[in-house]
Amino acid sequence: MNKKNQYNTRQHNEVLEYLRSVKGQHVTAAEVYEHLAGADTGEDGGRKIGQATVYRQLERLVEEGFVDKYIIDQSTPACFEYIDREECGEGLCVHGKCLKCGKLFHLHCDELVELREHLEEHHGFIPDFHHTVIYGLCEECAGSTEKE
Amino acid sequence: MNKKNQYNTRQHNEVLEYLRSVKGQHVTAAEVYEHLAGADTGEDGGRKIGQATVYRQLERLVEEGFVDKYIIDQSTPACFEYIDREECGEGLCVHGKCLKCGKLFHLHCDELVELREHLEEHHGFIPDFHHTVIYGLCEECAGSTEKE
DNA sequence: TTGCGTGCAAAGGTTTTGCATGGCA
DNA sequence: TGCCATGCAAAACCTTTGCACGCAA
Repeated sequence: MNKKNQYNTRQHNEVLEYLRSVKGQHVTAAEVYEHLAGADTGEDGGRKIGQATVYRQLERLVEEGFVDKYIIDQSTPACFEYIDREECGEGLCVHGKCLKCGKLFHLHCDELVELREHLEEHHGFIPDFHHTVIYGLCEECAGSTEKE
Repeated sequence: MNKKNQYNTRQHNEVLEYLRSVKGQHVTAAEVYEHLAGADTGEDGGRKIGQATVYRQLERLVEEGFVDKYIIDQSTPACFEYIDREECGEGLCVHGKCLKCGKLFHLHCDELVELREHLEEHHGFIPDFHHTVIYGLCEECAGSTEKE
């Protein structure tokens, strides 16, 4: 039915490989583009990639479930991250974003399982923590009371 | 120290009043602008407001804590909503966003208090649910297994 | 050979910024 | 009167789209 995403192209693999190589980090489309368009991968000899292709491949990888996309702020580019299925179990991993210093990090938390079950049973809502960013204050910023 | 936001201007009040009048709804900056720039408030006789002022006032209201801002998707305008402190207690209210139908709604949930305490004690992270959007599937969309 | 994927460039839409003027205190 | 807020327009920004060509199957 869907005729998209049937071809296994060099660009597709390169984007996925790059995201996999920086597993655990959040990268923007621009960073992927800069890295791949200017990189000498040795084997490929620094062949390039188009900016639009980066966006299209990122969207494809999200659809295929290899990559997660995070919207942090609409005046900030979206973040992408390879999904490590071994490290992050079923919904145990969320992203936390500090409202003060802007840091983005992982929260591995078993309590989320309970919250998910509660939301499903009592609110009829099935949360998808892979796509969720919880905002708040990180440890360092919570310590200092003064605003910058 | 901060010399901004000291004046009580007509535009400031109008933006706040409009958001208050649509309490519980999520409106975009464009909607605020369209409403206020074209509206006849009777008393004010349909005076206008600039687009940039809408953005500046919304930012100010967020800083002052009257309004929350929600980033849903970066190809979609940001949503603003008046904070009803009486209705939403201390962190008991989050926003849920359906990944399928796109609906945005409130989740009043006492379990969040436990999650917040857990995150604070065990992860050193103080969540701010006013700024958080939990993604997932709403009741209706969870029922149908087919993807659109 | 078929038709999807790519690349370039331009468009699209939201938000931000510069600067002169207006209005609050 | 001093200084912040406003308004207009243009800029800035990320992302998407159109179209011809290349390449996977």
